[in-house]
Amino acid sequence: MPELPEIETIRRDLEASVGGARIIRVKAYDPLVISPAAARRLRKAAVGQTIASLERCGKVLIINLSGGHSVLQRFGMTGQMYPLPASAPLPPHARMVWDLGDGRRLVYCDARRFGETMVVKTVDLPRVLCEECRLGEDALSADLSATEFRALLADHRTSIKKFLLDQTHLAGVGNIYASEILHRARIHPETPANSLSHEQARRLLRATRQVMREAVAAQGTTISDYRTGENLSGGYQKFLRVYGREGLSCRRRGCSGIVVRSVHAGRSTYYCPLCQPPGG
DNA sequence: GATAATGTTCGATC
DNA sequence: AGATCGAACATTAT
Repeated sequence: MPELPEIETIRRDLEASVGGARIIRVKAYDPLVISPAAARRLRKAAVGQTIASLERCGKVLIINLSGGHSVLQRFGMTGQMYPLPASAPLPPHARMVWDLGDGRRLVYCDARRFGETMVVKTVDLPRVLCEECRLGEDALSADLSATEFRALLADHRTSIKKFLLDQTHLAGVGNIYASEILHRARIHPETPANSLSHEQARRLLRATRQVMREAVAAQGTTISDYRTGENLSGGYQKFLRVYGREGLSCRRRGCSGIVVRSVHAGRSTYYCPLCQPPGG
């Protein structure tokens, strides 16, 4: 569920709510999400320390602890993370709980368990993100010119939709926003990445930044599972132009197209055949 | 019961 | 050798 705007929303919420809090106990309930070895390392690294700062790279949340370690949290499809009063019952699918020193606890919930918790030394972060997580530049903060972006595209003959989903090129775009970005840029999802013109690359880069920024401002998209760091629904689902809108009319002003859904690599893609003609 | 779901990885195949 | 594709992972909701 969570893509860059969702993780950024969680990051901001948690920074405000649990930034500076002390961790007094760590419980790990699921070896799929956090391996026994990682759980041991987490206890050693976290208990007695405080939450010093929160960062994000692509869809990975980075929790920096006092004492020199960082926790990397991937959210998979159904991950959620938010604080609760220690007196509240644990929500369903709680996979990890950090008891804080102030009568609250930070919980990570994940129904499908595609998420993963990793613990690394903070000094190793750049290497881990680049080499182990294989993340490209962050889609929101990447300092990238249209020319540089086109050079990136030129190396790949795969479709532009799959290129956008590949986190090694640009990190943070997932299946919802890939459709939204391509619609905004008026590019057909099957267009080979290396066939995009300079003008198309410019529109695509611009659309990527615009959609990421607007979705963060709306606190992400809640279709089913995603919750903010305050356990609330996001708001961007109200502004989606194509995703989930098969058979409905295109939301571009003056366009009379009907949104189409197609499936590639097992993922749904939504687009408007009028605004996004093949080869267009 | 069948299908699809916001993600990543791994093996097979080009 | 490197790129690319589809299946698999686990669970819930429609």
